[in-house]
Amino acid sequence: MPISLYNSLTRRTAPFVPLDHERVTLYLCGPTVYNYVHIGNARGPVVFDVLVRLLRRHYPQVVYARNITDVDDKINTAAHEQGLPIGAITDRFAQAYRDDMAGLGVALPDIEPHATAHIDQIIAMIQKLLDGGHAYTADGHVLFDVGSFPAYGELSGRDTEELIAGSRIEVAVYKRSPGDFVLWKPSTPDLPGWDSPWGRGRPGWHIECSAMSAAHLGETIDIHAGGVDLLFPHHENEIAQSTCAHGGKVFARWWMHNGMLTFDGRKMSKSLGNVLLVHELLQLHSPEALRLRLLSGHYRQPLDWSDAAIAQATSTLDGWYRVLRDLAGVAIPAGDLPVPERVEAALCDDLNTPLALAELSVLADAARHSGSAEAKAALLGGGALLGLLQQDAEAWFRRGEATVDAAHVEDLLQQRRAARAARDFARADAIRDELAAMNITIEDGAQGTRWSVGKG
RNA sequence: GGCCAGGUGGCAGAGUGGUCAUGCAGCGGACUGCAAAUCCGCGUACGCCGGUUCGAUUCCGACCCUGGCCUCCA
Repeated sequence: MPISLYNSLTRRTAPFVPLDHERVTLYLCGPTVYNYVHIGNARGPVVFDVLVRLLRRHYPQVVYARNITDVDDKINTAAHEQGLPIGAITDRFAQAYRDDMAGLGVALPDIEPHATAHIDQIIAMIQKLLDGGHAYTADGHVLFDVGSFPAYGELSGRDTEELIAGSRIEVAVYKRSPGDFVLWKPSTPDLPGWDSPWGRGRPGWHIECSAMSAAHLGETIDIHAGGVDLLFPHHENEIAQSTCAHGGKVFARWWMHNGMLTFDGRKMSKSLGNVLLVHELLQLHSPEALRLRLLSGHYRQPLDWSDAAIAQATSTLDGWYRVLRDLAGVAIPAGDLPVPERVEAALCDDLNTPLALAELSVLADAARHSGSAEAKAALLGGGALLGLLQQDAEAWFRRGEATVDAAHVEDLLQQRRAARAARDFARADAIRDELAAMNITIEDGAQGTRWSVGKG
């Protein structure tokens, strides 16, 4: 089944064909590690995690890189404010990021390059740009000369003239043109810096991704992904740098951009202050429900975040896990799970995760009705492609059990059983109310009474 | 102001030129001691105004509204 993907560069959806069928390359702009990430920051990693799962089914090797930006002025500020060494800040939040992503079921990328480990490559790339006449030095800085790259603006649909004419950027005096951006900037002794042909300094943000991408994935990569807010100027600048440094070679053949997460109707962003941190949400909600919510809209559309939406995702998972719990005793064939065609077809159509989730509901119905091993395997297989339904069903309903005294629950259930046998329903209902007060939900079924933590 | 997305039933959210999205919630019924779960059934959704068409939510145009980018940002 061919994969079709929307390409931001051409602004249309087209069949995805990698440069090398044996080795598909994908790069996602990762975090700048100076703070915890918010749930909006997690949308791209989750969405492209699904893309990687899909690609791995179609190609023998997928090389997926997601960088860590560990040199940046925001990091310097955070370190200064907290009185900590730079490395303490970056190590701490890089690890927090990995933990957060793991919590959301995001597989580790194949490569997690750190900017500070690629200073040599960055310097070499800047030197190439200088040699090629695409950059210039001014006032201790090295700047990219936007005028030297006629295709500048192609990705974001801006032309250079307009950019300059309508610019609201406060233009540094040393820039030849307002659109020029920093490749290298000088560092004072108190700031992190590396020796370079232009003196001790540090790289600009944009050049890091270009250098790391080339170092690990090659000069031309198949897919470059990120949030749509990075489209300009970050990705535009990456194209300019990489293309000019590599003799005009195409940098990324496909550009994919996820839409923004909104909260209270506005983009969730640190600068607006309306953020919900992933590591806090993971404490409050089922991680899987958070992931489901992030996948419940098409990745290119905006997605609104709310407690109601999380509750809805949780209810949906309750229903699916209920089916799996009822089929706990049904053994499925060993080996790889089958991937239902309709789920895969939805994802192959520009990663239509909402449609794939609708198919999952159909599969859940089918499994509930047939109770067959095949139907159960299909539900699990479809879930696996989306990174869902991979935990034990009983565990889903007993999540948070650590806060519950299971023995006490069983004891109460035993008492209720006796009361019901004696047709003392008032007593039985009183026990049920008592359990409900403990956040325990019970269900009387053919095979006895089940209990769950929460609303399950 | 420029560029780019989008406005679908109570909510979430796909999709399509002409009988179905799907889920969550709700309502009615069955079942159950009662619940829950499950099963059956229900709600005449496509921003507004024109146009094209036998027929438009779907195509075209205008308009209104919302969001994103243009500055750090996933």
